[in-house]
Amino acid sequence: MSKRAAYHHGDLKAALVESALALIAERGVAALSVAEVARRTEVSSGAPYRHFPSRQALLVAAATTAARNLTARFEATCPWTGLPGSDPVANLGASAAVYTLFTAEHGFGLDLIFAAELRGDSDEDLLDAGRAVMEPPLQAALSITGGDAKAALNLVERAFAAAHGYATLWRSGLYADRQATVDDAAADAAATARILARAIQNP
Amino acid sequence: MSKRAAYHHGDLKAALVESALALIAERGVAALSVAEVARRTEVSSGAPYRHFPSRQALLVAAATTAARNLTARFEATCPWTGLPGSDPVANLGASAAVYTLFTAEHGFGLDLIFAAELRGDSDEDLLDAGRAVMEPPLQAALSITGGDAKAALNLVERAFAAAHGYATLWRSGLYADRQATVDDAAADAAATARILARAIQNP
DNA sequence: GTCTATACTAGGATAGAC
DNA sequence: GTCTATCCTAGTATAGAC
Repeated sequence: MSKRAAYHHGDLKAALVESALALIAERGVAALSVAEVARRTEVSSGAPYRHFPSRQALLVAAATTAARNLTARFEATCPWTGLPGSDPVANLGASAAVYTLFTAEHGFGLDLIFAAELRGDSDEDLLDAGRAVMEPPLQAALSITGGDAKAALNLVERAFAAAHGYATLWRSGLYADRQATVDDAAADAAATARILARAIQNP
Repeated sequence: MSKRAAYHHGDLKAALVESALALIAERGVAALSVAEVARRTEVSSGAPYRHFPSRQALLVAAATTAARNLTARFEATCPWTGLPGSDPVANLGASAAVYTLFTAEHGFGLDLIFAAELRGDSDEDLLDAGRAVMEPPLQAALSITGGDAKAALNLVERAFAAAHGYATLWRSGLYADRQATVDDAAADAAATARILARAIQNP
């Protein structure tokens, strides 16, 4: 029996999201096409529309899944922030490294998760995932600023702007001359985050 | 006489590049299309191909023009780096702010100017423009590191990764909740650059 | 040097068969 | 719930008229 005839998905919807994430990782958000996703999932070009009404809806689903993965990675990275003996500066640095790796590999990060165009649909799942995602690094930042919420938000913004920049510039090939790997970019992002954190502690 | 019949460009090529930059600024690099550029320049869809053999060539020309503009803006921002009495930390901060403004407004920055896909064509103009663009901030960084070239490159990378991140995250609408303007993002980028510079001076 | 016209490709989305 | 077939839109690029 042929490949396609054999294809009985228990969960085509999830498989489509996986293919979409892989396609975005390879070619970027702009290159996401429902037709190509269908091809990679080995279903017909019309099949995805039974699960997603539009390309946009598929993109929202992919961003939501990715946001949840990112949250999980953050939680795994700094699970003990706030407990005595933990090092919040190290945790924030580790979060920045995680974010750079995530964004460089996925081809998107907070830019898509919080993109106005996607959130405008009042998509509750993505809104919830977006709300949750920055909690772990914010907790680390709050430890660093001694509970000052405004300063903590500022620190997180700084650290993650830098981490986002490293990821996107690495992805564009800017550091390719130096044969820098994505891990080098992540290490640089972590070092930058630690410098920024220490500057807040000792103004 | 009709609009189009009246259109006699002294320099259609330059006008096409201008339209391309405006289109990218509005809708992003991915949305650049020769057809739309022709429409905006009020020429036929075939006309651009007399000046650019492909969409890619038009993109290279736009990136080259933008790179030269950015260099000029850098030079205007910190013209006195190295002279006695100048403040290289302030100059680096100002460069970061300029870069954030430039990138947020144009929809691209170093990512496109140094993009491997565009430079692969051995396009000499773009290569030259790319080589020149980072010179002013590098001079400021060299003043800060006391002539240590490696540390200066590192500092510039850090400062501009952060500036790039602020620009792209601002462009994605991430800070829209807070009603932050692009000038706020640029000010944040400058502050971050100054913190990173001071951390190098007092390790 | 620009215009019109056209060949070709690709994707978004829908309808109806099974 | 998936497939096939189709419509429509949009873009890249070329050819030949003027």
